[in-house]
Amino acid sequence: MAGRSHVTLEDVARTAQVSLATASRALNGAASVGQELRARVLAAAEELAYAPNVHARVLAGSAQPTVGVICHDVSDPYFATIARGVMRVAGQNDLLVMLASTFRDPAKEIAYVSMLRAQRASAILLIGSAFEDRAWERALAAEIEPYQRAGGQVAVVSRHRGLRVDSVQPDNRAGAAALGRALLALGHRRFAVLAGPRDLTTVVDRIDGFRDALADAGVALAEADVVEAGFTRDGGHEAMRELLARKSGATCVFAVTDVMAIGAMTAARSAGVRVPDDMSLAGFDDISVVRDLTPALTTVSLPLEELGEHAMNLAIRADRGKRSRVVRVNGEVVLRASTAAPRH
Amino acid sequence: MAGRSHVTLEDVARTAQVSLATASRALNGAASVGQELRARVLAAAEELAYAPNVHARVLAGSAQPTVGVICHDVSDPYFATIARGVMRVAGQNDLLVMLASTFRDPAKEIAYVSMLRAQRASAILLIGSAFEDRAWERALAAEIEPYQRAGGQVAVVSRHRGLRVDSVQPDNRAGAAALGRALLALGHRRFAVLAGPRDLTTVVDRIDGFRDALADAGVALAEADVVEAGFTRDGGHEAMRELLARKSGATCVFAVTDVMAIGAMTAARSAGVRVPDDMSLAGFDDISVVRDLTPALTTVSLPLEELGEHAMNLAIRADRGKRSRVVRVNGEVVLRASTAAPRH
DNA sequence: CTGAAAGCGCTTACAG
DNA sequence: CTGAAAGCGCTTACAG
Repeated sequence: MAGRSHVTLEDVARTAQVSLATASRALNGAASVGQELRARVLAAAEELAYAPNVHARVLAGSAQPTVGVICHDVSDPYFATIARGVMRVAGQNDLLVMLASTFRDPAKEIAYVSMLRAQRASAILLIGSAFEDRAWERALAAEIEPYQRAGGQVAVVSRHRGLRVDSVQPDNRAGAAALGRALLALGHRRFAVLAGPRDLTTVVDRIDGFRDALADAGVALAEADVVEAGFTRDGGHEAMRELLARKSGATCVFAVTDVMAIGAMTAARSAGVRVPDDMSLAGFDDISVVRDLTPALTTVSLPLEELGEHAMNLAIRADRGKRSRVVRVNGEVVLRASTAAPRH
Repeated sequence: MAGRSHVTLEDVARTAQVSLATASRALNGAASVGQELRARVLAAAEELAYAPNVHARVLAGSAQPTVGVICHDVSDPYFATIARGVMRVAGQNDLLVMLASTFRDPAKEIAYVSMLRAQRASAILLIGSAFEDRAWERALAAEIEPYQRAGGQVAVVSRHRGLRVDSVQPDNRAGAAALGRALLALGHRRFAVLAGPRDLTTVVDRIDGFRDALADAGVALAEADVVEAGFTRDGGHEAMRELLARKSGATCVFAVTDVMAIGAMTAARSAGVRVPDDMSLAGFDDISVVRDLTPALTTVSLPLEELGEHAMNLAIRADRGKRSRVVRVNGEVVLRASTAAPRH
């Protein structure tokens, strides 16, 4: 911070007429300081509006009360909700959270980890799907491993191959498969998928789980029925337009995230396609706003805030054991008005 | 951070066979270091996976590259979108953002400012409406003022009375008034307002602006037609249920935020009240998802990301002048399908 | 261009 | 219970 000087512990000590050591102890609540002196120190600190310098504190050996959280985009409801869970637990433990958005730039993710290492953050949380890219994985590991070696805690939400870290893993495959079975049970036989980029593990897992469930029922999902677009609301909108242009004949569409499904639903409406009358639509995640859509969205419900809480708890309750811990979280299919039996 | 020791500059210097000073200069890109030595230092740092200790750096006089952002709740789309703007500008300037959620606890807001002071954050951004509470205002000022005196930058989004800080001010009053006029022009004469807690300045300003516009047209807004509830989606839901139970006779409802309007719309639907056929509904903010509602929501559009960008820019481009700067941002009424002329 | 040394603001053995 | 002093890991005048 540029600018004029701060009030220091020395100022407080001088004002209270005690030594630096005593001032430090009084402020940190050491039991060994006498009533009289403690009162003087507290009064002086108050009077001078003293704010201890965390940098000096950490450098002198105190624990650093900050944790870093890296996600793709804070404004995405999926991340925002997970972040909410993270911050609640952090707040309960008097931890300050540094939140970074990578905007899906792999290089930025690495740069942030590096900055958090430099900060000596006590823990780093990586929220969101990894990139399927060997070089990137190695570069990330090159930051993470020295950090862990120096005692840093790392936890991730969603899979991160090639990293020995504690993780919270939503079972994307099983959730998507369960959704597939539920949609089959409704009577659908012609499906399409609106997907995000295939270099995200989450995308791949959800497509695979869905495809497998269909295959088990003897229903094929052709490559032509998978439309790839951005992992955003606008991506979903675009993908749905593309799908409709292809005249795929699908009676039921699975968007791999709710956020994409929201865009898809609006695109369908704009094109005069009624959901679910003309076409059923389902998403994944159960972000809170999907209850308020018309029709309300069928989806696979993930306990998003809990995901964040679990991750933060893994990081806080460090386990010095050898193996990395995994918290598996299951999704639950929630059928709402956006899906119905196909018309004949 | 607990645990084993970190690689330090001294390790790098020893490995590169240079002095501490030279290692430091080489790593910080000082032009004065010779090619040969610079290369050795860089190689050593790379080999040892050296991450400089920010705390030591800041203590020794470097600028601290972190800014603190305090908002009510990251998972609220209004804040999340503003935060997105903040983080974009921060990212462009190689600043790390520490984001805190107060969950609307005034005491927590003060505690966070205090922690950010201790961190020597180069700037603090306060996003969101202030609390109308004298004691709280004083306590906040008691943290903010010493921070500024020591050179810290502060910027706020939305009004913060009693603080001499740079600010970005959405014109809530004028926006609500413009909305009121637009709804009057549609032919409505009986209005109701779904409001958040009155101790938030944003709530008061929006109600007042709306009420004034109606008054100018000779239309009264009775206190009984203002329903107060939580400043959330569920608050909006509850407020609408309450309003319908009161059988107010309003043909048009203004929810003071889009988030509340979303809950209100679902409540109306559940009660069999059709929007806009039976009742028009409007919000405020223009968070992105309101385009995807059915019907799409009429609202006052605020350039949310820009709000965040402006705030961050104010904080970065410090102006050592006497007066605090104000960036005023106007809202624009956007009429969508959720409002229509009243039926007779 | 390079290095030895002081200093940033704390905490914490070590004495007393 | 209290204090003098070392040390945390850097940066930056100050010499050379």
